Amino acid sequence: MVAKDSSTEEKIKNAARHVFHIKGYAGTRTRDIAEEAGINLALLNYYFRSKEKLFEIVMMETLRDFLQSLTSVFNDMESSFETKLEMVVNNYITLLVKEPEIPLFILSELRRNPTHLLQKMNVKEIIMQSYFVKQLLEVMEQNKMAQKDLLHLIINIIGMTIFPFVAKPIFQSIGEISNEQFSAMMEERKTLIPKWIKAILTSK
Amino acid sequence: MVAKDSSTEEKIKNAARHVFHIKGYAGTRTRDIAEEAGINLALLNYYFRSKEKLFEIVMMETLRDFLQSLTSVFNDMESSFETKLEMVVNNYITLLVKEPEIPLFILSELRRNPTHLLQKMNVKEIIMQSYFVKQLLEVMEQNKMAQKDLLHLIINIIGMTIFPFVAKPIFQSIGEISNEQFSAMMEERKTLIPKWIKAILTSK
DNA sequence: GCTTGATTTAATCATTTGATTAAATCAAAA
DNA sequence: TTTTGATTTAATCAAATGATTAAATCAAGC
Repeated sequence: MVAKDSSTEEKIKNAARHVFHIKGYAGTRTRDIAEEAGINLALLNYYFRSKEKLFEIVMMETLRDFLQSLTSVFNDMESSFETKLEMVVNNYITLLVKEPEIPLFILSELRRNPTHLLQKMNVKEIIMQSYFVKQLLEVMEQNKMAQKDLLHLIINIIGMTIFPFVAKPIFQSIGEISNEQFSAMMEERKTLIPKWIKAILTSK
Repeated sequence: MVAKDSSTEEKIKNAARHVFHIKGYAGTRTRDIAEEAGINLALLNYYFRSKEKLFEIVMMETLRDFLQSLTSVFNDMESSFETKLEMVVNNYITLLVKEPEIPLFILSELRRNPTHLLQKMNVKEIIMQSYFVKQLLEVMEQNKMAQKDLLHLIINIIGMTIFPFVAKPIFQSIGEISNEQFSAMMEERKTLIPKWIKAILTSK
């Protein structure tokens, strides 16, 4: 018996994850995945039956990993709002510096597929009923901000954190920004984003 | 002679723009485009020679439209920094409320294609040597912000404006956000984003 | 009405690509 | 060594898809 990570099944799944993340569902050929995994096309179908099935697995696992950065922090009753904000931003940037293709992959593929995968995953409840949002609403109240701005704020937090990864190909195409420079910039944002959000909250 | 807009060539191009924007290059079949345009597949190739050529035209025109929102504002010598900021945000949101698929389309396709289309379009120079950035740097100096934060600020402006459109499919998939509600929210952001940016600039 | 060139179509081709099959290989147990 | 089941491969199939071709249709000018 071979170790889990190097088992053929795992090798194929990792290759699929890699190729799907970069090329998307439509742009990926099963032969690409087989080659990346160092195996034959038939074997891929032997293990996963079809491109579609393999994709679903990759998609589910990617979403799970991605949501993990939220759920692991959001409902801690001990930590302050500020701490949670720092931790969420930290978690996401750390994850995405390692796998920068994830956001564009998720956004593109969820768009293509009108399946209600996200509804099934209860993302809205995870966010809106979290202790984090409760604390955020308190801070907003203290600063006399309108409740309807809650959505704006959440978008800003997520956007400031994730958008740079979505636009990364653009930066690299436009300017002389290396992977290292980009990662360094994202490290800076770990502390900058919470500051900016606080500035927004206490302004007006 | 038929009017330009309803000419067959234009009909095909519009159909191509629509389908490519939604499904991307790999996900689009030339037959989809032909059907959308209400014409036959052969005619498409008669006019545009190949899927690739047709795509290039769509991509170029989409990028041109998109950059127009920047260039039309950036080098006006009369308007203040605040005014320019408002106008850029306004232009983008107005354009993207009409065509919300553009950002995800551009981001996905530029990623797929290592062509240096953007370099050719001189985007970096358009931005960095613009009068807008000069004014932005002055404001940063007044508020004793480090110059290296310029990139962060530009990302924040663009991100706050564009990210909601990129994530729109998610919102609609997660929650009960209608197209109208989304558009209304983006209208609010036309005035909110400049405020937030100012809050960030004057904080710390 | 006829001619001519532009426009449009149906039919077909060649390649790509997802999937299957039957056979070969290999490793472990008897 | 032989047997047995799991793993792997080469070969092939069928459908999808980009592209071409030759013929039909149509509109304008004579």
